[in-house]
Amino acid sequence: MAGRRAPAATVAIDGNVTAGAGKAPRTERGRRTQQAILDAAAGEFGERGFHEASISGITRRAGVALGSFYTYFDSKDAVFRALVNHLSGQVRDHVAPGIRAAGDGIAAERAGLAGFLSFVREHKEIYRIIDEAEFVDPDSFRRHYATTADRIRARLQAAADRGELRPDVGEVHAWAIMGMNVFLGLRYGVWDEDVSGDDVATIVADLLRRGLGT
Amino acid sequence: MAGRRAPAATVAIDGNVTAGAGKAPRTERGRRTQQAILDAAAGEFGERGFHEASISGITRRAGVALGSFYTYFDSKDAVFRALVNHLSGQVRDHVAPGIRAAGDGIAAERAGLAGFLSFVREHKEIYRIIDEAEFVDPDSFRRHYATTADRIRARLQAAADRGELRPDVGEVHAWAIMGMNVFLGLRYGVWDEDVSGDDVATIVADLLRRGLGT
Amino acid sequence: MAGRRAPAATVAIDGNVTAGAGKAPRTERGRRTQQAILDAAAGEFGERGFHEASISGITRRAGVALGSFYTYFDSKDAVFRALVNHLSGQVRDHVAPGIRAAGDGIAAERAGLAGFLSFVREHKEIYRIIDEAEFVDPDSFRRHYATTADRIRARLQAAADRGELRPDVGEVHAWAIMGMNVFLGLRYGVWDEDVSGDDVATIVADLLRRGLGT
Amino acid sequence: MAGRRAPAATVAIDGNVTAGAGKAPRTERGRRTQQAILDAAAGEFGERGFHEASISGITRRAGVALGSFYTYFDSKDAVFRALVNHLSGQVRDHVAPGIRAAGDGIAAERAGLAGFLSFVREHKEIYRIIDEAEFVDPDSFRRHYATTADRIRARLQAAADRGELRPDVGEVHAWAIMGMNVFLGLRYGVWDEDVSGDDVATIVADLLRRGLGT
DNA sequence: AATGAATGAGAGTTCATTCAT
DNA sequence: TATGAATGAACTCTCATTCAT
Repeated sequence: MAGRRAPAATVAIDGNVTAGAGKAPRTERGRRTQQAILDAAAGEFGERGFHEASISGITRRAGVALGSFYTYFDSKDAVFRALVNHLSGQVRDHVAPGIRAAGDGIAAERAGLAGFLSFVREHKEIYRIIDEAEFVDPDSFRRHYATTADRIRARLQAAADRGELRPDVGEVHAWAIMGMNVFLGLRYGVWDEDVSGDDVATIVADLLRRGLGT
Repeated sequence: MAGRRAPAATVAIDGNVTAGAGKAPRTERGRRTQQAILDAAAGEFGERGFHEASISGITRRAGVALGSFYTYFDSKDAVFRALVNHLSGQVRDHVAPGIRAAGDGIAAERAGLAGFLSFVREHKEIYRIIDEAEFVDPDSFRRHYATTADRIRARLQAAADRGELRPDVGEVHAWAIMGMNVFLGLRYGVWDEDVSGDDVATIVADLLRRGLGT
Repeated sequence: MAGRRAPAATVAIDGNVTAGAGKAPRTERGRRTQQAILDAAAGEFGERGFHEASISGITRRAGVALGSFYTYFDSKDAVFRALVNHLSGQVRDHVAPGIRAAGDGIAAERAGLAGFLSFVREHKEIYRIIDEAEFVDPDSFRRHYATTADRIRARLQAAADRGELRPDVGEVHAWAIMGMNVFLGLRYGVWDEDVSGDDVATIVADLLRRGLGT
Repeated sequence: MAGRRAPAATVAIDGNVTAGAGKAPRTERGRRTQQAILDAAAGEFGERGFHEASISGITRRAGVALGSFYTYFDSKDAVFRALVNHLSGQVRDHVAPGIRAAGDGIAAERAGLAGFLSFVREHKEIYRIIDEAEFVDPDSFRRHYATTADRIRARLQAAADRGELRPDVGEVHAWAIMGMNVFLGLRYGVWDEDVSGDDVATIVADLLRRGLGT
């Protein structure tokens, strides 16, 4: 994790990323080109937004010819979709370890928010891309948040089962927590960093402990 | 639910709406035309999104000629901006009475959420328009949420001063509450109505009362 | 003629001006409105050029409503034509007295150039309007220069008949002289005034006296 | 006269033409397309004038798709500018050899006018294009005539130094000669050919020899 | 006569996508 | 696989002109 500072997310070359969206390259050289395009797309979409972004902008950043784009992706929408799906997983991957390491149910949510804030601060573009998916690729957008909410719900449930939280925790609580996180990420991660992520997380954890604790 | 079904938001004919955004019509007939265009724009943007929307689509809906659009608005961006600013106020106007009528601090937030949910269910297009402003007119978007958060913060503060809430309530709490509301609005207002707005509000109010009460 | 300083030419209300081009007003009030529009058109065309100029720009300058334009002129081309024809006469009117007062044939041409230069310096817009007629209203343009050349030719002829000039002066000489005048007007009248009109006229008169004298 | 009749000027394929104005093509095929567009533009502008000309008219003439225009030029203004600058040089290139081959100072000016007249008769469109630049691209227009005048002035100067002309020849004479040439070109080149170019040149050379000779 | 709203044809320009090399 | 030229639908915006009041 040291040395982090990629101007845009580096999208790992794993089967998941482009599965169903990108066209599978057949050679090693092809894999590198596809990767370059994907990275360039993350930068372009993050900086300019979906509609301002252009395929030629992407290929220029990637250092490949315009036509090469269509060797690896079917359309502008397709790269965007591939990107959103991957970044969506990336956010979770970044946040998961902290959550797992946490002590109890509230500590887990605290870690989740703290991890999210730190991630957002590092990758403001990613935040924007996922948000814009609401208008470009609503399915991915919905899936991303539905999945995230469900994970939260499952954690709350488990904590309740362990007796750490009130037994009536449910889906509404999960969406409420996710909404809090997202807007706090926007306010204290993307827009301004005038309050430390830790302080924000502490305040919220306190609210949740009283509100949901047994 | 009965009898409701306005295809698009009706944008009130008050001086504030287009002040600074549209070009002031000089006759009564002009005012009606401008109004028709504004209403049509709300429908078009709401259904198709900013980029899919077209000026010709707007004027077709409004039943006026293409050129008439430019008699009253400078550009596609300009109508959108005018719309966002107005709708932003409209949301608040819809929600305010319930909040004012509420008993204590928590009851006010409960009313806020309940009002927001009912508004969102009636005007799904408006929700989408304001959200898309993040990408089309970031200033309006930011202003909308900053203003909303600040109102919540002020209410919490006042309630704390009255001894109804813990004295340390602040901006972070306000953004957290707003985020909850927005995502609950998306999940239980726009996407699905499988839980009643009242039930959602009750659950959240309970969380807040324990979490922030004295 | 005293108090000259109109930002644009004042187009006199005489029958000639709008004959065939403008619609005859029936009332005194109408005549004033038509006049205002004509003056405004001179300013607008002079400053912005025919294609950049707009009817609404003209009526705005004239302080009348857009529709009123068509009460007095049939089209954008029509005002332009009316203007060119009038200005064309105006140039000649300005220059004629000096020419008449001159002693011999060369002196007359000297006076013609000097008068033209002083007129051009006062009315740079007019120069531009007449020039642009080449592309907007070629007939007027051609007629203007054909008429001007013919007057020069007639004067040269008369001077030759009086024995002041070589007997073979003709149309080619007339066009040559007119071309000199026009370009000297552009260079030393419109673009720059680094040489006095009198000096320019002296140099040219000297050239002509040697070149065409007996 | 035999075999001539190019419908539009052929704009030579040299690096200078589009340098700085058009976008450099990267392949041979691209170069041919750009050339076709440039030639077509000369025809379209020449026949219809800048404002009546349309990009689609240009691409139709060139036999390429509308979008291809923008592969090689940034805008309608940009082609026009490229064209004017090139044609400006072309006029000079056409006239220069005759001037160089001439005997003395007057003979050079005679050759200049004769060459100009023959050029104008062959390329009436070019004449119009350069003239219209006064309103579309004033800088190029001014540069064209300033350069031309300065060349004349330099030639006069040199001839005076050689003792062929009066020692006081200068800039005013140069502009006068250029103006004569331009208007004689218009009258006896573009509009009518009722007097041979040679006769016109002879008359003018005679005028100049007497007027400026020692 | 005067006003200003309404009209709509038409233009320039963009850019995702296809295709020939 | 890579290249970049070619395509053309689609869109926003302008403005001369007409029309209702």
